[in-house]
Amino acid sequence: MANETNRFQAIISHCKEYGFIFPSSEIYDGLQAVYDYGQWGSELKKNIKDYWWNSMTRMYENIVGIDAAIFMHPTTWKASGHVDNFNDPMIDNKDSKKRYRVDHLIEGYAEMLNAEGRKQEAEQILAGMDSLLAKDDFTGLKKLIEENKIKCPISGTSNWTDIRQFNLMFSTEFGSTVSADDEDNKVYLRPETAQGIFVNFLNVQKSGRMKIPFGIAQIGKAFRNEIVARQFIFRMREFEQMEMQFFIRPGTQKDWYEYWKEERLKWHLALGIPKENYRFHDHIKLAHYADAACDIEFNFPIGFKELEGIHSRTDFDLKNHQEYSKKKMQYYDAEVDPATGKPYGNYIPYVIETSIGLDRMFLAVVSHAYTEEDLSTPEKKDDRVVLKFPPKLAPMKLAVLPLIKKDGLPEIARQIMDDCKSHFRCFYEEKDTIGKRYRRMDAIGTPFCVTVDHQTKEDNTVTIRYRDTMKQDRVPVTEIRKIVLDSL
RNA sequence: GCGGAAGUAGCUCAACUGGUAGAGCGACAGCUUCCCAAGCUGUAGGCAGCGGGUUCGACCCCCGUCUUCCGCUCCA
Repeated sequence: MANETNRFQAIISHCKEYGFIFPSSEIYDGLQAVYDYGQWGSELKKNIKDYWWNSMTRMYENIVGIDAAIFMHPTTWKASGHVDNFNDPMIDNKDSKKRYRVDHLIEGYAEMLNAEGRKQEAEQILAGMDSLLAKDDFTGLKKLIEENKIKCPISGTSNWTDIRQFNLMFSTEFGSTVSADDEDNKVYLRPETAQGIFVNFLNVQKSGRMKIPFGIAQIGKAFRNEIVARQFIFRMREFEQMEMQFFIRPGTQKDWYEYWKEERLKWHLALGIPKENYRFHDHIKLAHYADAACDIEFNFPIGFKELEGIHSRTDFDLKNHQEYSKKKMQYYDAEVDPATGKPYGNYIPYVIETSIGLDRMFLAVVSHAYTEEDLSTPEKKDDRVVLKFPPKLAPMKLAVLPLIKKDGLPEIARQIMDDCKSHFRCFYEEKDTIGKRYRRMDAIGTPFCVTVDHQTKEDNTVTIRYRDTMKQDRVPVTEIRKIVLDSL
């Protein structure tokens, strides 16, 4: 475990040192759990996005993408359950240092009263709690706790802190409002991208003439005010999700759930990362919207952790949006049901969601790629750090290096650059010894380096050096572009 | 949120346990180099996380604050 921790630290350092990830606003000491992607990090991230987007919207003919706004009508979050379900007031006992959800604490006390046969008192307290909770009256709630002398089960004291609320959602004011307290002007930064898909369900279905089953994909930022946000980019307050909501006929959710579990695992394995780094984890305790849920966990340096979630969300979201918006979120299914001989007719579709954290995927790719190699020989100590990215994800595809910077070698290298740079990301470098340049390319994960030498002037060939094996081949200049493109 | 530790050049670390900071690597410029970091020369980078206090004087003492790491808690 100590080694794994060191490895994680090394990866974090490497990410910063080589321009992948910087702490946000670092010159002002950073901002907790917020990070910026640097010059190579943003390339890698974009490549991951493209890989996901293309496989979703191209490989599946019945999936289309959208790009919904981060701001959404406040009612969205009432309908989705986020306002009520992620608003738990908390209280700490100063002696035991234990934290409780206020409702749990009071309910526990009421249960105790019930057990003692003091039913009426219990009911009275619970009723009081409910009305205070509804009003967000924290002082009132604390008073309730104090008046009933509710004690901490651990310390046995009533030495409580003030009640605090940890709202999952960030809010801000909308329009030219003066008062931040004005509920009418309050909008949230979305805590998940899914709702942007649900509220557009009808728009996409109708304008795209989509027939069930079909999916809507989206990549976008989401925001959560995590209480504890640590572990580098694994848990950030601002993060990016790649989500696909798949709309299906009610009753078929089990089959589609299994289908998407498999499809999503295949997607991961197609990157060439070995299977043993992935595992499924089924949820026992389900979220308020799901009837089945699992995670694809990845073996991060901090252990197996959630990378992607696959949830059977039932018709929870669409049904609620129908109720709150008074718009029919229904689909007319003209297909004939063999059981009845009649069309399936109108229904609110069920939904299977696949939701992967882009930043977590980034971390998975980097932590798997990160390799420290000992290259020592009896004569000389040597080692290198290399990022063994799948070529299609590598931020830089090709480095073009004149062996020395004279005798016309740079000019030839420049021609190779011109031939390739419009096809994929290339890097030109003539400074320092060739070995140093190779190692610098290893550090950012460039899969190919070609070196122009004097022989190039005679037979128009270069050496191509492969990142993972460090082996070299002699290839014609005219082949370079094809070799790189074939690997992508 | 609680407890513990840390915060010196881009990175890794030093400097009589108070008298205003050095090295290696890296970077940059040039030279040299015909294939895997550490050849030569030169240059640029730090008011020591930030703020305050004690002191004639603090990087080194005290307080606060921020950030990071470890553990716990919480959340899913």
